[in-house]
Amino acid sequence: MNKHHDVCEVRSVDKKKVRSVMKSMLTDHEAINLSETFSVLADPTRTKIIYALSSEELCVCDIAGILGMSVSAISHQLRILRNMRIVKFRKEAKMVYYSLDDEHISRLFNEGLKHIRE
Amino acid sequence: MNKHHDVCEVRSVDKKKVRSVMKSMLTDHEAINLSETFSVLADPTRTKIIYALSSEELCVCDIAGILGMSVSAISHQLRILRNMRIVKFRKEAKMVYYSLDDEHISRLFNEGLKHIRE
DNA sequence: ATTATATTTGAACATATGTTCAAGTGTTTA
DNA sequence: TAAACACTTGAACATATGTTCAAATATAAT
Repeated sequence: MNKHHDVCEVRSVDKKKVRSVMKSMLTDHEAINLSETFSVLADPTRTKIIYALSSEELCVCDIAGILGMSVSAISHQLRILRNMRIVKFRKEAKMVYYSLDDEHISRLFNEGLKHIRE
Repeated sequence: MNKHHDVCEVRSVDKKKVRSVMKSMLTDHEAINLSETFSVLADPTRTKIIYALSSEELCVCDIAGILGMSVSAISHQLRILRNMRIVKFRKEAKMVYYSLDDEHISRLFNEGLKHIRE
């Protein structure tokens, strides 16, 4: 049995169109990269964290206080943002202070914010 | 037992900062709205569909052909894009032709594309 | 040294998401 | 009318995601 059962049966209706669109189509790599970028902003906790950090450098504890969520939950999300280089951090004694590190994402974020507020 | 076990124990380190950030914080509604907007673009199949439709109006069958995926999978994704008013459609005989319907999302999409290609 | 504080981490859990498969609708062609 | 075609839909399935809880790490204060 062919795994691509359906796929192989698909016949194009307009072969010219299909070929021309296929030529400029995003590569898998680009599409995955792009969607991963948007995924960072696709969670309300993370959008709130990014919004909070856009005005102030903050420690984990204060972010948790501001969002009304557990320190652990915030720390898990910060790890994601750290791995994606969206935020950077600075250690001072026991505390860890986070701030934004990616102006591209900030721009995307603000475009999105504009969109929902219009 | 308090459900918000952790939350209530959080004490702010810098109360002034915390209050000032909280005052301008996104509402839950805004944060959810914003993250849902980004969620639309947070899947590689949908970014490919949007990219394809940015150059041509296409029928379901041809989108499936271009992406090398089943018609059913594409149709499910088109429903999501339809519900979010990202795409519109036009029926012609048996065929259904889809095209983009939201310039805001297109702008976001292009900002993201710029980002990953820089 | 012991205790308290700030944060991180891993496992468990529930929920959300995307694709497949099979069956359905509606339109056209034979 | 029957068969073919283009598409949609619902259920099942596997995978991904976000939060909680408990435990671990690391630094500071007593």
